[in-house]
Amino acid sequence: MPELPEVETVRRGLEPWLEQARIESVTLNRANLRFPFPADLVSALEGKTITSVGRRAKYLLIGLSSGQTVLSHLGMTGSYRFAEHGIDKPPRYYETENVPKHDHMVWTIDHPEHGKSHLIYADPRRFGFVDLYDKPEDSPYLTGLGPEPLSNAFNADMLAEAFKGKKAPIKAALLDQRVVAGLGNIYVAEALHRAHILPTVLAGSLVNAKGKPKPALEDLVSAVRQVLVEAIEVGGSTLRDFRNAEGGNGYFQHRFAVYDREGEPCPTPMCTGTIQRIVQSGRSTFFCPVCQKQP
DNA sequence: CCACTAACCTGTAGGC
DNA sequence: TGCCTACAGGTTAGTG
Repeated sequence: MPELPEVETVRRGLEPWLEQARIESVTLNRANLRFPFPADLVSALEGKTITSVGRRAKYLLIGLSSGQTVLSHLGMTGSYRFAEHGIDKPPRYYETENVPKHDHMVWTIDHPEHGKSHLIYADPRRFGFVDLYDKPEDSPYLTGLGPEPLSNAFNADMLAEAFKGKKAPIKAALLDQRVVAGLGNIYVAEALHRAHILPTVLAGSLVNAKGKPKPALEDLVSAVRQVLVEAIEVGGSTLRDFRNAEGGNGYFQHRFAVYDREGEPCPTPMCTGTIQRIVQSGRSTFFCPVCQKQP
Protein backbone atom coordinates (compact mmCIF):
# COMPACT_ATOMS: atom_id res chain seq x y z
CA MET A 1 0.00 0.00 0.00
CA PRO A 2 2.03 2.75 1.33
CA GLU A 3 4.05 4.68 -1.17
CA LEU A 4 5.68 8.00 -0.41
CA PRO A 5 2.43 10.04 -0.05
CA GLU A 6 0.91 7.51 2.33
CA VAL A 7 4.04 7.26 4.48
CA GLU A 8 4.27 11.06 4.58
CA THR A 9 0.61 11.19 5.62
CA VAL A 10 1.34 8.76 8.45
CA ARG A 11 4.37 10.79 9.49
CA ARG A 12 2.35 13.99 9.67
CA GLY A 13 -0.31 12.25 11.72
CA LEU A 14 2.17 10.82 14.18
CA GLU A 15 4.40 13.82 14.67
CA PRO A 16 2.21 16.02 16.93
CA TRP A 17 1.39 13.07 19.19
CA LEU A 18 4.83 11.49 19.39
CA GLU A 19 7.26 14.39 19.48
CA GLN A 20 8.21 15.10 23.11
CA ALA A 21 6.35 12.00 24.30
CA ARG A 22 8.10 9.64 26.71
CA ILE A 23 7.94 5.93 25.96
CA GLU A 24 6.93 4.27 29.20
CA SER A 25 6.72 0.67 28.05
CA VAL A 26 6.78 -1.44 24.91
CA THR A 27 4.95 -4.69 24.25
CA LEU A 28 5.79 -7.02 21.39
CA ASN A 29 2.99 -9.48 20.71
CA ARG A 30 5.15 -11.70 18.50
CA ALA A 31 8.85 -12.17 17.80
CA ASN A 32 8.96 -10.98 14.22
CA LEU A 33 7.33 -9.19 11.34
CA ARG A 34 9.12 -9.62 8.04
CA PHE A 35 12.30 -9.82 10.11
CA PRO A 36 12.77 -10.46 13.82
CA PHE A 37 12.38 -7.41 16.03
CA PRO A 38 15.85 -6.24 17.17
CA ALA A 39 16.76 -8.08 20.35
CA ASP A 40 17.36 -4.85 22.24
CA LEU A 41 14.38 -2.93 20.85
CA VAL A 42 12.31 -2.86 24.03
CA SER A 43 15.17 -1.80 26.29
CA ALA A 44 16.30 0.79 23.74
CA LEU A 45 12.83 2.38 23.71
CA GLU A 46 11.65 2.24 27.29
CA GLY A 47 12.32 5.41 29.23
CA LYS A 48 13.38 7.41 26.17
CA THR A 49 11.75 10.54 24.81
CA ILE A 50 10.85 10.88 21.14
CA THR A 51 12.67 13.84 19.62
CA SER A 52 11.62 13.67 15.96
CA VAL A 53 9.39 11.88 13.47
CA GLY A 54 10.95 11.88 10.02
CA ARG A 55 10.71 10.08 6.71
CA ARG A 56 13.11 8.93 4.00
CA ALA A 57 11.51 7.38 0.92
CA LYS A 58 8.95 4.91 2.34
CA TYR A 59 10.71 4.62 5.71
CA LEU A 60 9.59 6.31 8.91
CA LEU A 61 12.47 7.48 11.13
CA ILE A 62 11.68 8.06 14.79
CA GLY A 63 14.43 9.83 16.71
CA LEU A 64 15.03 9.05 20.40
CA SER A 65 16.61 11.06 23.23
CA SER A 66 19.32 8.39 23.39
CA GLY A 67 20.45 9.46 19.92
CA GLN A 68 19.25 6.23 18.37
CA THR A 69 16.70 6.10 15.55
CA VAL A 70 13.87 3.64 14.98
CA LEU A 71 13.45 2.78 11.29
CA SER A 72 10.01 1.48 10.33
CA HIS A 73 8.76 0.22 6.99
CA LEU A 74 5.04 -0.42 6.54
CA GLY A 75 5.33 -3.07 3.82
CA MET A 76 2.00 -3.49 2.06
CA THR A 77 -0.43 -3.39 4.96
CA GLY A 78 1.33 -1.81 7.94
CA SER A 79 -0.40 0.95 9.89
CA TYR A 80 0.05 3.00 13.03
CA ARG A 81 -2.83 4.13 15.16
CA PHE A 82 -3.53 5.24 18.72
CA ALA A 83 -5.64 3.46 21.27
CA GLU A 84 -7.89 5.74 23.22
CA HIS A 85 -6.16 7.79 25.85
CA GLY A 86 -6.26 7.09 29.53
CA ILE A 87 -5.70 3.37 29.30
CA ASP A 88 -3.33 2.08 31.95
CA LYS A 89 -2.42 -1.29 30.53
CA PRO A 90 -1.25 -1.93 26.99
CA PRO A 91 -3.63 -4.16 25.09
CA ARG A 92 -2.42 -7.72 24.66
CA TYR A 93 -4.75 -8.65 21.89
CA TYR A 94 -3.34 -12.10 21.29
CA GLU A 95 -4.56 -13.18 24.70
CA THR A 96 -8.12 -12.12 24.16
CA GLU A 97 -10.81 -12.42 21.56
CA ASN A 98 -12.93 -9.87 19.88
CA VAL A 99 -10.02 -7.56 19.15
CA PRO A 100 -7.73 -6.96 16.16
CA LYS A 101 -5.36 -9.87 15.80
CA HIS A 102 -2.69 -8.08 13.81
CA ASP A 103 -1.61 -5.57 16.44
CA HIS A 104 1.99 -6.68 16.76
CA MET A 105 3.69 -3.85 18.65
CA VAL A 106 2.37 -1.43 21.27
CA TRP A 107 4.12 1.58 22.80
CA THR A 108 2.62 3.11 25.92
CA ILE A 109 3.55 6.77 25.77
CA ASP A 110 3.07 9.87 27.89
CA HIS A 111 2.96 13.22 26.13
CA PRO A 112 3.35 16.50 28.05
CA GLU A 113 0.23 17.98 26.43
CA HIS A 114 -1.84 15.03 25.28
CA GLY A 115 -1.25 12.65 28.18
CA LYS A 116 -1.10 8.89 28.06
CA SER A 117 -1.95 6.72 25.09
CA HIS A 118 -0.94 3.59 23.23
CA LEU A 119 0.68 3.67 19.81
CA ILE A 120 -0.17 0.46 17.99
CA TYR A 121 1.54 -0.99 14.93
CA ALA A 122 -0.72 -3.39 13.00
CA ASP A 123 0.23 -5.30 9.87
CA PRO A 124 -1.89 -8.21 8.59
CA ARG A 125 0.59 -9.44 5.98
CA ARG A 126 3.66 -8.65 8.09
CA PHE A 127 5.72 -7.40 5.15
CA GLY A 128 6.71 -4.42 7.27
CA PHE A 129 9.56 -4.35 9.74
CA VAL A 130 11.13 -2.31 12.52
CA ASP A 131 14.84 -1.76 13.05
CA LEU A 132 17.06 0.29 15.30
CA TYR A 133 20.20 2.28 14.47
CA ASP A 134 22.78 4.48 16.13
CA LYS A 135 23.24 6.24 12.80
CA PRO A 136 20.34 5.59 10.42
CA GLU A 137 22.32 6.91 7.45
CA ASP A 138 24.45 3.77 7.83
CA SER A 139 21.43 1.51 7.55
CA PRO A 140 21.65 -0.78 4.53
CA TYR A 141 18.03 0.10 3.83
CA LEU A 142 18.91 3.76 3.29
CA THR A 143 22.42 3.78 1.86
CA GLY A 144 21.56 2.76 -1.70
CA LEU A 145 18.46 4.89 -2.10
CA GLY A 146 18.09 7.41 -4.89
CA PRO A 147 17.05 11.04 -4.25
CA GLU A 148 13.77 12.12 -2.70
CA PRO A 149 11.49 12.90 -5.66
CA LEU A 150 10.37 16.18 -4.06
CA SER A 151 13.91 17.43 -3.54
CA ASN A 152 16.05 19.39 -5.99
CA ALA A 153 18.37 16.40 -6.24
CA PHE A 154 15.67 14.76 -8.37
CA ASN A 155 15.79 16.36 -11.81
CA ALA A 156 15.95 15.55 -15.51
CA ASP A 157 19.72 15.66 -15.67
CA MET A 158 20.22 13.06 -12.95
CA LEU A 159 17.52 10.87 -14.46
CA ALA A 160 19.21 11.11 -17.85
CA GLU A 161 22.44 9.97 -16.25
CA ALA A 162 20.66 7.03 -14.61
CA PHE A 163 18.73 6.06 -17.74
CA LYS A 164 21.50 6.47 -20.34
CA GLY A 165 21.69 3.20 -22.25
CA LYS A 166 19.26 1.52 -19.84
CA LYS A 167 17.14 -1.16 -21.46
CA ALA A 168 14.64 -1.66 -18.68
CA PRO A 169 11.09 -0.38 -19.33
CA ILE A 170 10.57 3.08 -17.87
CA LYS A 171 7.99 1.64 -15.48
CA ALA A 172 10.53 -0.74 -13.94
CA ALA A 173 13.19 1.99 -13.87
CA LEU A 174 10.95 4.33 -11.86
CA LEU A 175 10.08 1.57 -9.40
CA ASP A 176 13.79 1.03 -8.77
CA GLN A 177 14.37 2.72 -5.43
CA ARG A 178 18.06 3.21 -6.28
CA VAL A 179 17.06 5.58 -9.09
CA VAL A 180 14.44 7.60 -7.21
CA ALA A 181 13.12 6.67 -3.79
CA GLY A 182 9.47 6.54 -2.79
CA LEU A 183 7.50 5.74 -5.92
CA GLY A 184 5.38 2.57 -6.09
CA ASN A 185 2.99 0.92 -8.48
CA ILE A 186 0.24 3.54 -8.21
CA TYR A 187 2.21 6.75 -8.56
CA VAL A 188 4.46 5.45 -11.32
CA ALA A 189 1.36 4.65 -13.40
CA GLU A 190 -0.18 8.03 -12.68
CA ALA A 191 3.02 9.98 -13.39
CA LEU A 192 3.62 8.21 -16.71
CA HIS A 193 0.06 8.96 -17.76
CA ARG A 194 0.41 12.63 -16.90
CA ALA A 195 3.68 12.79 -18.83
CA HIS A 196 2.05 10.95 -21.78
CA ILE A 197 4.76 8.29 -21.81
CA LEU A 198 4.06 4.60 -22.43
CA PRO A 199 5.17 2.44 -19.49
CA THR A 200 6.77 -0.04 -21.89
CA VAL A 201 9.28 2.31 -23.53
CA LEU A 202 12.90 1.71 -22.63
CA ALA A 203 14.29 4.12 -20.06
CA GLY A 204 17.22 4.84 -22.34
CA SER A 205 14.90 6.14 -25.06
CA LEU A 206 14.21 9.24 -22.94
CA VAL A 207 17.84 10.30 -23.24
CA ASN A 208 19.31 11.87 -26.39
CA ALA A 209 22.57 10.97 -28.12
CA LYS A 210 24.49 13.50 -26.03
CA GLY A 211 23.27 11.92 -22.80
CA LYS A 212 20.95 14.81 -22.08
CA PRO A 213 17.26 14.49 -21.18
CA LYS A 214 14.70 14.59 -23.98
CA PRO A 215 11.73 16.92 -23.38
CA ALA A 216 9.62 13.92 -22.33
CA LEU A 217 11.99 13.30 -19.44
CA GLU A 218 11.53 16.88 -18.26
CA ASP A 219 7.79 16.30 -18.45
CA LEU A 220 8.18 13.13 -16.41
CA VAL A 221 10.03 14.91 -13.62
CA SER A 222 7.26 17.50 -13.42
CA ALA A 223 4.58 14.82 -13.50
CA VAL A 224 6.18 12.84 -10.67
CA ARG A 225 6.46 15.93 -8.49
CA GLN A 226 2.95 17.07 -9.31
CA VAL A 227 1.26 13.75 -8.61
CA LEU A 228 3.08 13.27 -5.31
CA VAL A 229 2.31 16.79 -4.09
CA GLU A 230 -1.37 16.41 -4.96
CA ALA A 231 -1.56 13.02 -3.29
CA ILE A 232 0.06 14.28 -0.08
CA GLU A 233 -2.33 17.24 -0.04
CA VAL A 234 -5.33 14.92 0.11
CA GLY A 235 -3.82 12.39 2.52
CA GLY A 236 -2.67 9.70 0.09
CA SER A 237 -4.73 6.89 -1.44
CA THR A 238 -6.96 4.43 0.39
CA LEU A 239 -7.57 1.30 -1.70
CA ARG A 240 -8.36 -1.38 0.83
CA ASP A 241 -6.99 -0.66 4.23
CA PHE A 242 -4.77 2.39 4.25
CA ARG A 243 -5.51 4.59 7.24
CA ASN A 244 -3.59 7.55 8.57
CA ALA A 245 -2.55 7.72 12.22
CA GLU A 246 -5.87 9.35 13.16
CA GLY A 247 -7.79 6.49 11.56
CA GLY A 248 -8.95 8.51 8.57
CA ASN A 249 -8.52 7.56 4.93
CA GLY A 250 -6.94 9.29 1.96
CA TYR A 251 -8.77 10.71 -1.03
CA PHE A 252 -6.34 10.53 -3.92
CA GLN A 253 -7.88 7.27 -5.21
CA HIS A 254 -10.76 9.36 -6.52
CA ARG A 255 -8.29 11.18 -8.74
CA PHE A 256 -6.67 8.14 -10.32
CA ALA A 257 -6.52 8.60 -14.08
CA VAL A 258 -5.40 5.06 -14.86
CA TYR A 259 -4.59 2.97 -11.77
CA ASP A 260 -7.19 0.21 -11.31
CA ARG A 261 -9.30 1.74 -14.08
CA GLU A 262 -9.03 -0.95 -16.77
CA GLY A 263 -11.76 -0.56 -19.38
CA GLU A 264 -12.68 2.97 -18.37
CA PRO A 265 -12.34 5.92 -20.75
CA CYS A 266 -9.10 7.87 -20.55
CA PRO A 267 -9.72 11.11 -18.64
CA THR A 268 -7.27 13.12 -20.75
CA PRO A 269 -9.29 15.91 -22.45
CA MET A 270 -10.20 15.00 -26.05
CA CYS A 271 -8.56 11.56 -25.73
CA THR A 272 -10.64 8.68 -27.10
CA GLY A 273 -8.57 5.93 -25.48
CA THR A 274 -9.61 3.18 -23.07
CA ILE A 275 -7.42 2.28 -20.09
CA GLN A 276 -5.56 -0.98 -20.56
CA ARG A 277 -3.99 -3.33 -18.05
CA ILE A 278 -0.83 -5.29 -18.78
CA VAL A 279 1.64 -7.14 -16.54
CA GLN A 280 5.24 -5.95 -16.24
CA SER A 281 7.70 -7.60 -13.86
CA GLY A 282 4.80 -9.56 -12.45
CA ARG A 283 2.81 -6.48 -11.48
CA SER A 284 -0.17 -4.71 -13.00
CA THR A 285 0.49 -1.71 -15.19
CA PHE A 286 -2.36 0.60 -16.22
CA PHE A 287 -2.07 3.06 -19.09
CA CYS A 288 -3.84 4.70 -22.02
CA PRO A 289 -2.58 3.35 -25.38
CA VAL A 290 -3.77 6.48 -27.19
CA CYS A 291 -2.40 9.51 -25.33
CA GLN A 292 0.66 7.80 -23.85
CA LYS A 293 3.32 7.52 -26.52
CA GLN A 294 6.83 6.53 -27.42
CA PRO A 295 8.84 9.78 -27.16
C1' DC B 1 22.99 -5.80 -17.02
C1' DC B 2 18.18 -7.28 -17.46
C1' DA B 3 13.68 -10.00 -17.10
C1' DC B 4 11.00 -12.89 -14.83
C1' DT B 5 9.42 -15.84 -10.89
C1' DA B 6 8.86 -17.05 -6.42
C1' DA B 7 8.85 -15.97 -1.80
C1' DC B 8 7.41 -13.64 2.40
C1' DC B 9 1.79 -13.57 4.60
C1' DT B 10 -3.15 -12.60 5.03
C1' DG B 11 -7.47 -10.90 3.38
C1' DT B 12 -10.87 -10.11 -0.02
C1' DA B 13 -13.42 -10.20 -4.32
C1' DG B 14 -15.36 -12.73 -7.89
C1' DG B 15 -16.83 -16.98 -10.35
C1' DC B 16 -19.30 -21.20 -9.96
C1' DT C 1 -23.37 -20.46 1.88
C1' DG C 2 -19.01 -22.51 0.54
C1' DC C 3 -15.00 -23.53 -2.23
C1' DC C 4 -11.56 -22.11 -5.33
C1' DT C 5 -8.67 -18.86 -7.75
C1' DA C 6 -6.57 -14.51 -8.58
C1' DC C 7 -4.77 -10.59 -6.90
C1' DA C 8 -3.24 -6.71 -3.65
C1' DG C 9 0.25 -0.54 -1.87
C1' DG C 10 6.75 -3.68 -1.23
C1' DT C 11 11.13 -5.82 -1.37
C1' DT C 12 14.55 -9.39 -2.13
C1' DA C 13 16.74 -13.67 -3.69
C1' DG C 14 17.36 -16.79 -7.21
C1' DT C 15 17.45 -18.21 -12.04
C1' DG C 16 18.02 -17.83 -17.00
